[in-house]
Amino acid sequence: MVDRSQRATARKATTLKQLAAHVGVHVSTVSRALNPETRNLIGPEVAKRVLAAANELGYVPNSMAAALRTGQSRTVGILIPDLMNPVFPPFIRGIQDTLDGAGYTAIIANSDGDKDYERVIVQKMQARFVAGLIMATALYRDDPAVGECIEKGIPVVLINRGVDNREISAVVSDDGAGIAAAVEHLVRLGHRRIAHAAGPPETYTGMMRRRAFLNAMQASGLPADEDLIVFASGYTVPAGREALAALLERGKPFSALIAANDQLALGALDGLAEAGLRVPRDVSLVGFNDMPLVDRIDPPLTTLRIQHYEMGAEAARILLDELADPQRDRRTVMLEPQLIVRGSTAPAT
Amino acid sequence: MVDRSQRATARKATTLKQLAAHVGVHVSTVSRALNPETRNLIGPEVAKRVLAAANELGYVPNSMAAALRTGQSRTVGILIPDLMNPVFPPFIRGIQDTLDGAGYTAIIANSDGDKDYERVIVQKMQARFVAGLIMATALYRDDPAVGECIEKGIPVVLINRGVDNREISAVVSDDGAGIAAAVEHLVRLGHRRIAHAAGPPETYTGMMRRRAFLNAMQASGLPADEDLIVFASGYTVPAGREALAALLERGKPFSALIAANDQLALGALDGLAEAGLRVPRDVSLVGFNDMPLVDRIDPPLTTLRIQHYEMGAEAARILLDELADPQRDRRTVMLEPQLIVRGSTAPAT
DNA sequence: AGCCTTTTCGCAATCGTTTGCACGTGCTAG
DNA sequence: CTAGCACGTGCAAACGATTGCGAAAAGGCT
Repeated sequence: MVDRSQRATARKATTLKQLAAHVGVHVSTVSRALNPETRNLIGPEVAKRVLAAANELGYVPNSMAAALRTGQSRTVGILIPDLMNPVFPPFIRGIQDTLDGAGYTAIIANSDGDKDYERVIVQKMQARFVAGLIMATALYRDDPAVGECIEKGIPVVLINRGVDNREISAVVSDDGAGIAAAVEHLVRLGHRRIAHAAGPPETYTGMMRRRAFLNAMQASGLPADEDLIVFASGYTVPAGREALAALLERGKPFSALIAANDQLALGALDGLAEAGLRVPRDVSLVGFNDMPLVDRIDPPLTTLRIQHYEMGAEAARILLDELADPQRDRRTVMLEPQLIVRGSTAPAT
Repeated sequence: MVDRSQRATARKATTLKQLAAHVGVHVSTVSRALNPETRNLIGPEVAKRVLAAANELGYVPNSMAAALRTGQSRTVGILIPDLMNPVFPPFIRGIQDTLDGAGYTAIIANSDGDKDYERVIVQKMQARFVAGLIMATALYRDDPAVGECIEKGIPVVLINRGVDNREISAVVSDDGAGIAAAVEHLVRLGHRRIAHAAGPPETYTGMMRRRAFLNAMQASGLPADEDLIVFASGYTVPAGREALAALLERGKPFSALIAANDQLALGALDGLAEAGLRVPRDVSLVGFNDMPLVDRIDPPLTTLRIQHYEMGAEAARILLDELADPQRDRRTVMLEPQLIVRGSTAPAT
């Protein structure tokens, strides 16, 4: 038999008042003694007694009360499309670890790509007093959620996506350099007819990488044929398969394909197999993101590795900076992706 | 030039008081009108006016204040070892989606397997007024964090791990049935000398699956040779490689290996390759978890799929139930894993 | 010794909500 | 016709921490 009465009464949680009574001073004194910023206002001997008592009684401050009083919850919100997409956990760890060091806590919300729901989330976040927001949602322009934040004056840092105006900080990876490296790699292998499976046109990465592809092709003196670019309907494996089918449908020959994303690359891989084309013998394939385990699939995927964790950490640092000084200039930092050459790319035949 | 003064002043956030002034009634009336539970105490016409005004002014309640007053934050904490381990995101999504429906929010913390830090996390959670905790950390017994929770009367639900006593609810997958299915599958393929790469002995899953392995072998009338069981030092790929090396060191022949985890299986795959053994020709291999992309590696991994998302959802449901009625009996629910047969298992030669 | 500065601490208001209680209507029933 | 009841609303006290202000004590200076 479990002792339920005890279980029910166990809820204690020492408060400032109790601590004050225990030490024999006023609550305000205890409060100041506990806060390193204000501790110098208190006599060293009293401060020591307070600290000791706090430690003894296992005092943990009630952050709700503090947040209510100060209007600062030491909480930031993270908004992503879907936690189960393996791209996001490293972002989040980077953010969390950095935030932790500054005494902040993150709350994470998934939007599943639903624009309207994103706004709802922002409101919920606001109700929870978030000091700021880090958004890794994919939309490019016309994003109501960021509009809501700007309007309400909530600091926002974008991650893995930019935005039109310069009112918002962002940390992105250098898609231009990444795609250029991929194109260069393929060109060096002798490929000339290179296709691109682009991400959805309404996404930031979709547009950026497509533009980067066109630029890189041009820089290499290759024809940047629009017919060799297909837009995927989403960043998923099935979308990649469909995109490849559409590409084949056009009848334009190509010996290499750069996908805007590893998932698209995997879908393309399936589509190529269905069409009787082997990778890399018939078509070389390069992805983007270096997801876990793509180094162990058959064939191992050549791809662009993004510094996911570091991007998250940087985004958090920027947000903390802007929280400390709201006047600070907004900035966009770019991190270099790295081309990881594996078995899915080979010399053109 | 950005208008910084506006940015600074934009922080408005309508409060109950402002709403009350706008409608011309007392704050308490507004509060009651807004709460569906108490709305019937208010005249229907007034209630309608309040609702309209709330909508118009975009009122969102300050959850900090509400939490402070009621002592209920509608927040639950999730404690996991590491978000970047692909096992956990589905758990978390399951939890979040279920919690969302009940108006709860989750805050996630990573312990990185550090026992002491886990306690710190529990304290931080407590300071944030969490109504309960869901813990997916791996430890079996002697876990200080759950002790802390029981002591403080914080409701806890364990996920993917059990605990000695019956004071805590848990949702786990049926390791016994899962391992039995794997053994049966291998036996049917003609294997008789089956080895097991067990998880660390201090983990719940490590112990359970090892015991399940012994039981299943016995049930199949096969020798359950302790020499064919190696403990890995962690649930990682390198640990799997080392475990396999240790197993080979013993010199006992085996034609099949069941790993306690997909990561261990991948490490074992590496180790086997190094030793010049091919999978599945020389050794059949089965993993546990069905991580993303293990269906696309070479060879595709036969593994046990556990219902990650559903387990998370169930854990959240249980916690919500216990929050609603603390007297409710604790329970342990078991979900069936499913054997997914792929290319890494083949008939014994 | 008297005055002024500094240090150390207490007082009390405040953040925005919730909720037990009391007060005032209008109504029904006896 | 009035006692009594239900209903709708206002009043005010919490919840626990922070902080400007003022007061007392301590110390330094001429």
